[in-house]
Amino acid sequence: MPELPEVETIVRDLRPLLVGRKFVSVRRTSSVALRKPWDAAWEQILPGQTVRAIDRRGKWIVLFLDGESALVVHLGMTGQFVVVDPITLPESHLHLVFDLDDGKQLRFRDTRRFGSATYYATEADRALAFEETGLGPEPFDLDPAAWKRSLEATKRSIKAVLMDQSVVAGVGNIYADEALFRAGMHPARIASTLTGAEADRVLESVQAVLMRAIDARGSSIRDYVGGSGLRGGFQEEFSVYGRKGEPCPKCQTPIESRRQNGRASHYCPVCQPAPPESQAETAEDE
DNA sequence: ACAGGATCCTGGGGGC
DNA sequence: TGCCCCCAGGATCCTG
Repeated sequence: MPELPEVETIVRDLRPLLVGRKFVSVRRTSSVALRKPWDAAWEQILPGQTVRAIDRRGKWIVLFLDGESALVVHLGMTGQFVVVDPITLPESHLHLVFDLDDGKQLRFRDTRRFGSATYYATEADRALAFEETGLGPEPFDLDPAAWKRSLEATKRSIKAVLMDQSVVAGVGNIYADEALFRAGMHPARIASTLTGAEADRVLESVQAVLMRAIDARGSSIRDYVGGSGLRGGFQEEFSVYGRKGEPCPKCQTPIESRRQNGRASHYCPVCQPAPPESQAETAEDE
């Protein structure tokens, strides 16, 4: 669920609620495994530590704690990371509860358990973890020349490259589709066939779509809520994502959907003309 | 070497 | 109403 705009919204929501707060107690409230193992020792290490800052890196949330230590959270598809009043009844699939020194409670909830929370004692450990996962530059910092080099170097589709976290961090299925629509670029175009102008246009579109989505507090399709429990609003502005069969906002042609790399790609067949290399195939979902 | 598929999970929706 | 199949915002491992 959460891509860059959702994670950014959560971080902005949590910042005034968490910075300066101290963990009073920390406990697991489920016994099922998360994507990365939770170490019970952290329940002794975290209490007493203060949240010094909170930031986002790609789709990762980083709580900077005492010294060099940090708690790094990924929300997977269905994760929620929310500050609530402790009297709020425990939700289903609640995995972690952090009691704060102001009487509030930080909760990590994740239905499908593709998310994780990991404690790193040193900055080097944390940096290594990001390095090992192959975390690339933020989309707003991405050098256009480096972006073009990434496109030239691969036979993958532009959609696959956009969603590759090592090329650009934070873009997922929704915003890849929305950005490609804005750029007038078919998702199956082979990245290395893009002209310089097309590469620029795609990067600019990614940045514009992400910024607009952040302004709208992200997209709530099902599970996503911000750090204070509020839903996002960008789902009301989708041009193509989840709109198969509905009219293209520019030309009224019905939006199409096709499976690509195991994910659905939504696009307008007129505004995003099919590349020659895929015109031969007829692999469209009806 | 690299690209794409399978896999990890649960719940909701559509079809029958 | 109920069951079964498919689908979902992600990342990683395995295979060809």
